[in-house]
Amino acid sequence: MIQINPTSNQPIFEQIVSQVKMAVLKGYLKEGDVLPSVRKLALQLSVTPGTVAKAYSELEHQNVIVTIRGKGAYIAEQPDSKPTENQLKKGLAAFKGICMDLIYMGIGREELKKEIDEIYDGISVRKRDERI
Amino acid sequence: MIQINPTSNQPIFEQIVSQVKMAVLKGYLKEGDVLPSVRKLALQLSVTPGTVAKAYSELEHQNVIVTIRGKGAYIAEQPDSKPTENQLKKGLAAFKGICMDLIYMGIGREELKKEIDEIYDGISVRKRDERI
Amino acid sequence: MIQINPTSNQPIFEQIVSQVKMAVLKGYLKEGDVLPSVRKLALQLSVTPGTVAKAYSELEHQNVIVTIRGKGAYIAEQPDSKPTENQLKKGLAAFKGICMDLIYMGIGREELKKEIDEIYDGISVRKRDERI
Amino acid sequence: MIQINPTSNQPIFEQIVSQVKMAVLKGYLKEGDVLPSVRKLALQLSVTPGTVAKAYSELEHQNVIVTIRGKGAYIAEQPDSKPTENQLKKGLAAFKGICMDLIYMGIGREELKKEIDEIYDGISVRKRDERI
DNA sequence: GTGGTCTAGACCACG
DNA sequence: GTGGTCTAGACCACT
Repeated sequence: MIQINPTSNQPIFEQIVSQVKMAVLKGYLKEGDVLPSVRKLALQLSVTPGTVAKAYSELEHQNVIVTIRGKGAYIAEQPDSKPTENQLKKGLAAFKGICMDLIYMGIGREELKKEIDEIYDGISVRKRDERI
Repeated sequence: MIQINPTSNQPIFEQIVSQVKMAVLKGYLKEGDVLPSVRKLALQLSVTPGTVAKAYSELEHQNVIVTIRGKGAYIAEQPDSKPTENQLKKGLAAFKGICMDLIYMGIGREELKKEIDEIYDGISVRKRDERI
Repeated sequence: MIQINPTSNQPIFEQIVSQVKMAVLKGYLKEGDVLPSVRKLALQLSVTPGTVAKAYSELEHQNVIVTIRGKGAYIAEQPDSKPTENQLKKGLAAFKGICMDLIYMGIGREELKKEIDEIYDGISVRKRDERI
Repeated sequence: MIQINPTSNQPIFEQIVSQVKMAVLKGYLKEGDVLPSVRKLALQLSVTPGTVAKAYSELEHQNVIVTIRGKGAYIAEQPDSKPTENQLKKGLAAFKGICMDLIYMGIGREELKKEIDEIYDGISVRKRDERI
């Protein structure tokens, strides 16, 4: 299910992290579901096990999964996420940055909003859709 | 009035690139305006000239500025940029990625759109706002 | 088999860029082939790694190679390149300039054309030979 | 008559050199014709006198003009040019390089030859057109 | 191991 | 004065 692009400037382990989180958001993975083993996923993606391990470690750090020694990695109970003030700030800064770049390339306001709609429409979540 | 954050994970030279592009978009810098010299900006930001030079070089690659040996760097005539298919694809992929992350942190659809509006409203440029 | 001439007025990093592009045109390097690592090539050419890195970076800008962090640099899929209007104009201007110089030295029209034939005949690529 | 492009990567003084040589080749300037004074040309081109002086110095070095102290610069008697073996080699190398670049951009063999024809057709010279 | 970034210097060509 | 190139190192993140 997971697909990576080794030529992206985004690190591979981050791509894995993103895709797992996306799968959760889209409802493909639910609490308690088991992830493929590090070795299996590494083989499947043609990357070294270390890379996958790093991704899983990061996912555990972000409370997306829990790993149980000798058993595997499972989707964790999804907390009503409490983004660190800091994380959110960094995230928004990055968001603004990439937006600026896209605008500089000539992308229009509505075009950008359409992208956002598409992303949200692909999500099945019980994540609060509004927060204001 | 460029400011950098040396502790950011974003490379310094990219921060400079972003800020110059932003300044152009916001109308603070117009065609023909001269940028501070490599050495002066380096001193001001407390980085080595090489770092600033790299940023300027990247800006020239992106047709944001033109540099004239022995004279300085100037804001270029802004072409009605024709982003490479490739660049645009990468840009949108990055956009989706960061959006996913923000959504995972709990950011709402309207909140994200509001951010976009704010960004666009801060821009003074006759960049085409619509393109569909 | 890259060779540089440190006494040339052409920058070293540009010599590397040219030679890699030439190798691709001649078919010595094909899509997916791996380039020597920055450090190895630097050692081999007796230059600093930074110089080679700059060359590779430029090659990536020109879509000749793709670099994968932590892995290496590979010959990219060669797009049926669509040179920027700008690039092409600059290129042709440079071409005219050097031609003028050669003519001033006494080179004949047919001699110049013979050179071009020789260059093209040394190329193995399915680059479109005609375009008018 | 002379026009320069300050944003070119070709140094301005070289542009002047090239254009004077071109004017000679095209017959616009003949043996004995006087060139504008350094100051006058500098003013006309909006460059510093030093730049023009450097160009004239280079032109004298190449036996294109002779400068007479207190009188001015004149087109020299055009010798049946004896290009240094070295100069010619460098020139041809540069030629090949720029050709490679153009080919890499997708320029066709005939297109290139057409360019050469156009250049030669613009020339009025009694320079030997063949030399083989 | 890989490439990417950065420092602290140097020298050069250009204007 | 300007930018461009290069050296000789260092540290970092990624695979």
